[in-house]
Amino acid sequence: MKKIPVKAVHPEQLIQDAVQLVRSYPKVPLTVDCVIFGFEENKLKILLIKSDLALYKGKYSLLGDFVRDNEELDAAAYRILKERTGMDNVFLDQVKAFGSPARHPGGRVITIAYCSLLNIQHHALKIHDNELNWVSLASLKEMAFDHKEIVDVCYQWLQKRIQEHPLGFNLLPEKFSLRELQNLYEAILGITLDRRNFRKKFASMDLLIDTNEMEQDVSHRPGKLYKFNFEKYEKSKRKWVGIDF
Amino acid sequence: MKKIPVKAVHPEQLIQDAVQLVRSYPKVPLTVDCVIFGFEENKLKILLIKSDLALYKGKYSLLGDFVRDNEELDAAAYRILKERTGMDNVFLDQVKAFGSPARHPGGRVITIAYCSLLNIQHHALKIHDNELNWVSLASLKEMAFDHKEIVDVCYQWLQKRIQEHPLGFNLLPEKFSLRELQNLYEAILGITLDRRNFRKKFASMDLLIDTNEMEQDVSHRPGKLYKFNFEKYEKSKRKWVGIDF
DNA sequence: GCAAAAGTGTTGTCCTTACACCCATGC
DNA sequence: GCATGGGTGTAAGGACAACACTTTTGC
Repeated sequence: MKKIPVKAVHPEQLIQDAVQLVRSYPKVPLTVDCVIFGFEENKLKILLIKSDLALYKGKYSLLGDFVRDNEELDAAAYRILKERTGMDNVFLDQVKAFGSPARHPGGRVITIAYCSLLNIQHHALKIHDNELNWVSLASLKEMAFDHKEIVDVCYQWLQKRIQEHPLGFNLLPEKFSLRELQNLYEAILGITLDRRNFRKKFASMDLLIDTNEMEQDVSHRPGKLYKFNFEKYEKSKRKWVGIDF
Repeated sequence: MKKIPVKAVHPEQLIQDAVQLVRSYPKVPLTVDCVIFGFEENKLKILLIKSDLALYKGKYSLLGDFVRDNEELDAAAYRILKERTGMDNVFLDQVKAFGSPARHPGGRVITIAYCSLLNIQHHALKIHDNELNWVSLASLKEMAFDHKEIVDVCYQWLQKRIQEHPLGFNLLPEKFSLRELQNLYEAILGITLDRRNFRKKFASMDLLIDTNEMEQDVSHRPGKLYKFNFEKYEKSKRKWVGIDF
């Protein structure tokens, strides 16, 4: 390794006052927006409100809020989930930051998009301010701000992630049939899957617990109900699996 | 679908003045930090400077800067790359936002981490302020701020991405031997690969162009030199490839 | 008994892995 | 001629994809 003459950092050039340095930076408003996925009627849905900005009257908007002073980003996202759905202990993951200068009509606002997956049945919505409701992803066209773009990015993120990790179980009831599970995968990936191969796949993973219960109130032969074995699934990262460009 | 009584958004409640709304949000300083990967001497390296904060004297720091007013996040990252390396048209991807309240000693600063891959040979570093230099990832222990955590996240991101997309070519010279390519993958993934299978794999992908040139100045049988066929690689997203938990 | 979905195995193909020998060049 | 890495093929095993019939339940 050849030595290159460098301009070193001399002690007298060091910045002593970090607070003053940070004070000199431009500041921007920072928000968190949650893309909350649910699954109902064999459709992937998102929890949305109607925008309360006159400019976006009638348009759907993500659940978001500004990040408070001294609040972790993740904590802000969990707070929004808790405030809106009453749930904690839900799946949550940061997806991407959006910061186009013109993405908000009120001036520049940076937002960090979070994805959350939750089971619609597990709780009735307690609050219905701003027409909070589950909206089918397929029917979702226009949205306020750049929220449609954020939803698209999160949906692609979900499609990818669900093939690598068993996220889907967060969207289902504790006990579910294999048909429900397959419907979920088909809805998220937008494809149809072979039933036998699908069942074989999950059987071979050995991550489903047979509850010895059956579906109730179905107008056909009832299927077995399973639980996901969260304990057994202690993440095993994949190694060299080839390059699937 | 059952109808639920909702608190609707009434026209008189709509917010007319978006600017005023945004003005009421708390504001935070926003920076971009670039994790710039390079490959040299069969080692994965990162382009770093020495921190100029007295608190972190002698410690390595990522290349970062605050995001300017009306500057896109991506643009800020490209600007930093350009200022520090003189290069544009390099690979760049947003990885994650870091926003712990205490991550910066001067007060809360949000940073968006970007990953960049570039070929060390393609340019000599023009500027050596703050001892700008390539540092081997393996030897990197302590860093200023939470930059080690950021590096770790970006490295994991790289390991994953390089198995799904042909990113590695950004780290190599335009013309390279298969051995160099394999060394790169082995260095990034931290594993050894079977030479025959590795070559078969890339041969079957049919994305390498034989330049009909050979290595020069090697003390053994010279290998063929290839170029990556960027044109042919118009991304083909993978479909249902099973669930590899 | 009919509709609707549950449940179940086999086969062919492809991909991945493991593995060993000769070749070209510099010294 | 020796050291170093270049270059090549094959066989076995595992994963995936395609495919049809019988069973159970509600009505």
